[in-house]
Amino acid sequence: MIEFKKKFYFYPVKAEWSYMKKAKEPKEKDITTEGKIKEAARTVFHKKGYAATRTRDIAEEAGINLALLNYYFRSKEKLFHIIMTETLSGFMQHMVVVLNDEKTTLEKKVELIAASYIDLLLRAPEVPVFILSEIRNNPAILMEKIPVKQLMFHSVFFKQHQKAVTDGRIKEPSPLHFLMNLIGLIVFPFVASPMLKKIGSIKDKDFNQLMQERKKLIPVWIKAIMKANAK
Amino acid sequence: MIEFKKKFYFYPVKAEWSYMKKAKEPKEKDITTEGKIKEAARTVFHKKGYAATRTRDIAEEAGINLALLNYYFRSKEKLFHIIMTETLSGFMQHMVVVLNDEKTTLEKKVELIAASYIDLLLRAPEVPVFILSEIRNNPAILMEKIPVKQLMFHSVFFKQHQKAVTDGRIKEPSPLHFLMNLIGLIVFPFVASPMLKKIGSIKDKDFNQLMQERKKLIPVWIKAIMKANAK
DNA sequence: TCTGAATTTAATCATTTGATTAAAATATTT
DNA sequence: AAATATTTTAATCAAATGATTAAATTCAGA
Repeated sequence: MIEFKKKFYFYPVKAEWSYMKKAKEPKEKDITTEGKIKEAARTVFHKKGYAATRTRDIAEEAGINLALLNYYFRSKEKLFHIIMTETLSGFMQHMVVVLNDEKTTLEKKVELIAASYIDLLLRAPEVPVFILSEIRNNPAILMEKIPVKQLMFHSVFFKQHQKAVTDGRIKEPSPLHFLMNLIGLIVFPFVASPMLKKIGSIKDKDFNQLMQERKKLIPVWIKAIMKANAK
Repeated sequence: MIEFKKKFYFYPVKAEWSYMKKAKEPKEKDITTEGKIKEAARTVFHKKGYAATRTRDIAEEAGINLALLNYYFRSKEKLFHIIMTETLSGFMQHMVVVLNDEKTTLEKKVELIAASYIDLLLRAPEVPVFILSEIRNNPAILMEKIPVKQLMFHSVFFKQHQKAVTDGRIKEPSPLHFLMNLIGLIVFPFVASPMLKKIGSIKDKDFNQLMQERKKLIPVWIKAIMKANAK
């Protein structure tokens, strides 16, 4: 902390530094320099990942001088941390809200999650690979920020699932299989889309069409899976 | 090409340079220096990806001098290319063979693929994220090496799927949905495993257990999906 | 064992890259 | 308008990193 002061005493004092700020919602059409840098960082980090990203890439994408990036965000790492936190929480938020809704049934939750996530992913298709590959390099990122564990096991979803199992409406008792299947069916096409587009020679428009179909199909498939009996 | 000669005229002439060699199967317990470097490169690249990997990391992992790496493989990029090619073809091979078997039914193919891929992934769980994140940075890698497209659309699997659709045994006509579902159900838990292990506080042993269960469950679920009707 | 080829090493280079500095330009306040 | 604070720039630094060189060592065959 002393080092902090020593290192930056020559900088002007500002009420609220970017790297101290709480993450805030990105959709404010921020045209301040700081906002431009953050948007550029989001774009480049999401596309290339932390290690392959050069701070110069971000500066160029933002149309600013490289020094400005360090002026506003102190370091590549701090800037990345902000982007990662926002990306992760943005991605989890939907899920957690839906999973904890008291009013909706399990079946309805599946419909809501499928539709809202597919829409979300169509807008930001690079996000899943970004998250998964960055977590590989630093699994601690997760723990650090999000208390997903209790949100999951104390969720309304979890209780509804247990109930459905005891009622016999779901044959496979593990909620983890259920979640893996649901999220997998939703997310996997997006992480595999570069392969799909090559292998299946799918154009972007066709891919979108397929994903639109899956909004309806996944809930149907999940219901079929629920009833399926392995024995 | 002239530059090539000029740059390396001082190197001893060798019959077959590593970077010229065809990819060969990795399981030969290669204890030559060249083999050690390749094994180390595979380990480090798979774990950290191209951009985050330092050639010094590979050298250290292999227990050799950094210069040796360049002596045997010319450059980081060439070494990476070898690893990527081997990894990709190793990953596709299983699939292509099974999909083109004349003797097995569609249902049997699903069982075979689920079981063999889950076993494969339990041995090399980092491979899917490695492939997917590297393809993101360079989608051309795929095209370059593997003629998957025709292998897919002229496969026995593809014809069997079409037949099953016209026979009414499969409700959703798109073979792409079928493949996305199958591969997604198999692969997704592995790419998401760091999250699962945090969120679900799953130990490695529990994860293995879950994956063993999925060998049996996925074929059952896929059959249920086949019968499920959206209308 | 001798000789040339193959392998390995230590030292070093050149470039890239994240970060910093000090000064210039711009905006804000008095 | 003058003074002060904030933002932006160009120049530069230091460390990291991929690559190269030349010399030393080991190995294979005559």
